[in-house]
Amino acid sequence: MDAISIYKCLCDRQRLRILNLLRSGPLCVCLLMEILEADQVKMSKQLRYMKGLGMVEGERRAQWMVYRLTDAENPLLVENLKCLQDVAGERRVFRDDLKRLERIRKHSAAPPRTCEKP
Amino acid sequence: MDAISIYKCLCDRQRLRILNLLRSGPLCVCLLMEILEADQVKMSKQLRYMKGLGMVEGERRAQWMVYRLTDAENPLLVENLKCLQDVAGERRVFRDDLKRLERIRKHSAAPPRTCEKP
DNA sequence: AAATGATATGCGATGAATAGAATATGCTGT
DNA sequence: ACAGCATATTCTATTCATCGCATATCATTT
Repeated sequence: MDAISIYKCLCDRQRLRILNLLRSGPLCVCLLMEILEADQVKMSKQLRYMKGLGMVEGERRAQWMVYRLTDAENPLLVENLKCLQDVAGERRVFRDDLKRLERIRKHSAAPPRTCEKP
Repeated sequence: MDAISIYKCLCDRQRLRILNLLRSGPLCVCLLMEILEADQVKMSKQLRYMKGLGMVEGERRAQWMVYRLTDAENPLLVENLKCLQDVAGERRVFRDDLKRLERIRKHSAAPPRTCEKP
């Protein structure tokens, strides 16, 4: 995972949002899709992309795939992930994403699209 | 200077090398070209690009243009510039660039292509 | 003011990243 | 074995960045 690949990955808004969300714990694809209002294909591709870099890893839970950040060793990545929360120009979006995640988690205690954190 | 623009800028090898070199002080275009073995047009465009982002600024010195890092306030940028030296996969190149800069500075005390640091 | 060296800009061509539709795979419940 | 949802993959179309060439600008020297 060299620097340039990391930067290439980080220069996409949606990927940043995904990483930001994953920082709060593993999440399934459907939840990510819902929060980011993204279509299935795109989300899947983004995750594949980041998986290819070794930034995230996926684990199957029944019919769902749950993604998490890998225990990244790379200091450059670690540093930048830390910065995410108070990143200029995106702070608002990131915070809202997290709020939405909270809301969804509490609200849909039972039914559809619920992916309880493993 | 938002996060994504910064990352977009940093995900180019040549731009990283330029930034790395500029960290050691202002440099003229011809020196940058020489060290990075880059052609004039490309170098000029890269500098313009980074100038557009407010990362570098240029000042005319007679027929030369001397570029320097701006006093970047942006914490994300500052952080990443700091990391540059020991960035995975590029360490070697960066170090060699700096060495070459040293060598050129010492060697060509007088004539051509010398741009003394203002 | 013409010639020369340093740097910048504009534009068409090329290539890389992203988007979108169609389809495939994998798991679950019946 | 089939139906239905969740996720992944493939292929083409489009968009965006980069490249190369030609040319422009600006300062210096003659």
